[in-house]
Amino acid sequence: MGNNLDSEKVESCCTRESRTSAEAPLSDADASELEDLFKILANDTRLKLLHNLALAREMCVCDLADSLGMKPQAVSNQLQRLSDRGIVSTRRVGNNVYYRVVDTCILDLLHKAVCLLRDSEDRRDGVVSLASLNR
Amino acid sequence: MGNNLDSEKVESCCTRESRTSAEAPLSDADASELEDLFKILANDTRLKLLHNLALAREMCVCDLADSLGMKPQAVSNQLQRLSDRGIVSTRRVGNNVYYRVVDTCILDLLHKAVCLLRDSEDRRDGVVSLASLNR
DNA sequence: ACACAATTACACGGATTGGTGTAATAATGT
DNA sequence: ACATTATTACACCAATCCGTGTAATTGTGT
Repeated sequence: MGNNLDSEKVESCCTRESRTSAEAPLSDADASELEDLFKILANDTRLKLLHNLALAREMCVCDLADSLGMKPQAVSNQLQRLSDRGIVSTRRVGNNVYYRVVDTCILDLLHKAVCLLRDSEDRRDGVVSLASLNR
Repeated sequence: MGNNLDSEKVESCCTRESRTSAEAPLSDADASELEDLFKILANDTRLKLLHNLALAREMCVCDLADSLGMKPQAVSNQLQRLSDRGIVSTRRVGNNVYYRVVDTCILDLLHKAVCLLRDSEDRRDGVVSLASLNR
């Protein structure tokens, strides 16, 4: 298979979202899947790992551990969970195992979340937004 | 701006995101805040509550509890957590306390997440598993 | 004042989580 | 074969989470 690591296109997610799911029922199954999705992101270690992997293309466990100031076991634990969900994948080079993000849509969601945080920070700081004039 | 029948405008979030945060450092503080954000969404009860509140403008605790098939205490617990984060707000009418979503950006994020789930479902359905060839 | 309904406050118990420490596994070099 | 490094597997423990049950609080009606 063509393994060209040079095509870094991340904008292929939710392109046709439109308004379809605006009134989706959100069944129990969907709610459960959503819960799992958010759960995997609800940990600062995993968030940092994803972020580092998003910037550097590939990183091995020891480098990630060093970058986060954590022990390799702890990092490996979280990487394992990310791997189980299919978010990252591994490639072995000698003693080192290099991880990289394969589900780039996750990064898209993460990016959106960071954006929301900044928005709410702005709101707290008193930045006059258009919405505030609505009342 | 399109056709808004009920003046439901939710698209005021992350409008100017651009590429600024594409290489943001993601400090420990940011990671921690992100973790909290995802944590509040990492629960199916809260997800259902948010979804119901997104569809119906306002709902009281008992109706929400009835809708989810849960006891009012459990629902109230989760509503409280959503309220603490400023995601929902309350309005008292007699004995009833009506909740509604005020942080509509959260709904935006939720919508995005649903979208990603559908994408990955599509991917699973459409791609012949490589692992099956492994034996 | 009293009874009643809706909501909330609070402590409890079972379940999950995440880092740690130890040990096992895999790959390299001598 | 042996030592060394990198990664993983596993049991342990403290912390958190969430629904439950009980009790307290708030508002309504008589």
